[in-house]
Amino acid sequence: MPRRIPVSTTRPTTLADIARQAGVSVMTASRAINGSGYVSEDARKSVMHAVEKLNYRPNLSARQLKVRRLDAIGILLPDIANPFSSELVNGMKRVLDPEGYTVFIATGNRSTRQEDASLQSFLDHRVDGLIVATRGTAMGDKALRSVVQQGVPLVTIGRPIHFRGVDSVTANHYQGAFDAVTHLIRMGHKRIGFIGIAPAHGKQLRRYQGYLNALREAGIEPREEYTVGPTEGPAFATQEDGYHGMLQLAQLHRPPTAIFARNDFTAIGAMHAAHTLGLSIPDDVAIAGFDNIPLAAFTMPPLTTVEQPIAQQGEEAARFLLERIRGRSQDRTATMECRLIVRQSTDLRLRNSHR
Amino acid sequence: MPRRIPVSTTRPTTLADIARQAGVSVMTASRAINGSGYVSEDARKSVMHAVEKLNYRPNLSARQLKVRRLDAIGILLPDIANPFSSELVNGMKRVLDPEGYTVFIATGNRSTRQEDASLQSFLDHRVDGLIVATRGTAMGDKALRSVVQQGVPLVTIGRPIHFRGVDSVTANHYQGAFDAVTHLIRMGHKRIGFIGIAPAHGKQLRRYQGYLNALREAGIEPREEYTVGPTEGPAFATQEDGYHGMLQLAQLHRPPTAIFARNDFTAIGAMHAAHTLGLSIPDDVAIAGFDNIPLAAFTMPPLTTVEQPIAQQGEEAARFLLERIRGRSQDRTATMECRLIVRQSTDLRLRNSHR
DNA sequence: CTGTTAGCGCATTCAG
DNA sequence: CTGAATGCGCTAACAG
Repeated sequence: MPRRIPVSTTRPTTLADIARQAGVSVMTASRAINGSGYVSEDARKSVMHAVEKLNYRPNLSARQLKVRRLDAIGILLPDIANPFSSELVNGMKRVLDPEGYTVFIATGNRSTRQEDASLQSFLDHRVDGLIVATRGTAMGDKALRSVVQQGVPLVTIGRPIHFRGVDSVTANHYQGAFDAVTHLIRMGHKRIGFIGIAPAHGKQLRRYQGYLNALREAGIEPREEYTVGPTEGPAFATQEDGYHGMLQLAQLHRPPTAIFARNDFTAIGAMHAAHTLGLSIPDDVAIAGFDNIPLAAFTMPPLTTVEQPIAQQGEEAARFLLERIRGRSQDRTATMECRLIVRQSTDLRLRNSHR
Repeated sequence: MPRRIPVSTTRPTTLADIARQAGVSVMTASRAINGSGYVSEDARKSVMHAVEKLNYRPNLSARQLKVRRLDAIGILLPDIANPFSSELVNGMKRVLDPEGYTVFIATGNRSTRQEDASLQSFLDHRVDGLIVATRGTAMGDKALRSVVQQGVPLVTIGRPIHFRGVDSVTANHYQGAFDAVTHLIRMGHKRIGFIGIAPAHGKQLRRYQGYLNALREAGIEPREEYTVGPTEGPAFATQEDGYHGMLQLAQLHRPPTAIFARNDFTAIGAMHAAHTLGLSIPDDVAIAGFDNIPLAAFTMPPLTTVEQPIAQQGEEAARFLLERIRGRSQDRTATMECRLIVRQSTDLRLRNSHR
């Protein structure tokens, strides 16, 4: 770690400054400011006046050293480029803010190394609790286990956890995918492709399992050549993946008549490829996505997709975390249901709709 | 602020624990761990061993109390739902990480109140510096001014600043918009609409000024009815705004033959409306956006747009901040050039391209 | 109601 | 090379 130079020459005002200015003891000033213990109206007033005048703000590091509480929660996100992260944070803040907790966000940028670094940083700052929404990896799990062992309250989102001491909330991705694919089958499709992951890596992907089982329950045996996608780890699938996946599937002898894409970005890439190939949607190929990103209602045609209750997951995770912080020790898990939203990319009969 | 209950029962290991375990004084342990001062190889080894064994991590709050430095930077973002925020953070981390700084992110959620709260929280935690990328508002400016007065190094991004003591970096939105509209004019358009802001609120919007001046320089007098958009403050314009804006413009007696949208989301909404109205793009109406979000290359047809160097802005801001932290006191400003990317939404002759 | 004492965990003195 | 004393800013605990 490189050398550093002192930050600032002007020291912020301290409680002692306030006490001096207000003509009371440091302790009285503290009490007045925190509203703890009894303080005479006179003393309170002059303290508050000094606070205003000197623009005083408590040094939270000092306070934390004493009370062993930072009143801050760390949130570890896979990245911040998508509406998912945003909604999640909104949900959390909705319950954390009123309780006086500050929320700090860090991202792992889909790199395990960065993820660990961010996590460690939160721990070093002694946050009061952690909400982790990054995708599961072996290395990540090890780090999380150590978090729990250190007694730091932890809640995960959208990530199956294999040890105790953790709460977790997730959406039922399996069911959502199952519903979407069942919808495609009901629309008459029998050859249904999946874009978003290489077949060999699909074991862990619940969306993919939902796809497979929907087919099987309908008596359709999944065909391996109908599954295309990135091979490198369980990464996020992008528009590019969708685009190239669609091109690849279209080259098959008997190409799929419907596509279930791992997420909306992938679906949009696939739609684009379909247009490029002169295929009309949904007549030549129906396409469904997952996540219901805001843009999904604005593609041409509007995209059938699965909506997961994102903000609610954030809220529930935050509630779980608060309970943990307050002493609950049993593990809790919440699974939220997803909702299929049918639009014209799979069903032409529908009216043009943005909902 | 509500009552809280102690966070954890198991105290993290402290330097004293390490010293005891290693059989040295606290000071020697500190020196060994921080690599400061002379420590015998023996002592160093046994300290390091104790660190491993007890899983020691320095308490940063305690350290910060002493050295008055947190080695952390606060980043205030308007929201985290878009690729812009993400790239910005990537750029910053690229320069801040190697210097040993941790980056914490907070969002204002496009609400001045939340923005102030997040800012205050960073200050209360005594971060070493602040990068603010939220949109400018009067109230926000007041808060920032006070930040500067407190001697906290501050850099803003994409936000004109009207007082001294601050560095700022921004893209040349004016020029980018000017180029885009000039391109539309060169493509033969004379009736060009702007979607994304109400005319009365456009004074502060450089993208809008670029639009106006490009028209004027080409000898085209801007027509007020060709500008449509949200009236409530200088908010972010969405797909919905684009959709409704396009519908509105299409109802005019002589509707525009080309649209310059405030950003890509707005442009995509406008494209959707055009499709709905049975207008073909770019034959009936050409559409250009701004930002070059990843999806812009995947719309139908691919969207002409303006790219701003986002990561570079993040990097430059971080560099400025480091210099400030290290003592530079002159103000610096950087303006980055934007780049027009012409795709089929304005020029059919182009090949289908994702670049 | 108010002040004094003590100590949170660490690093900067200053003596060995 | 090492250690003891000191204090960063704040608050819990105990006297007044």
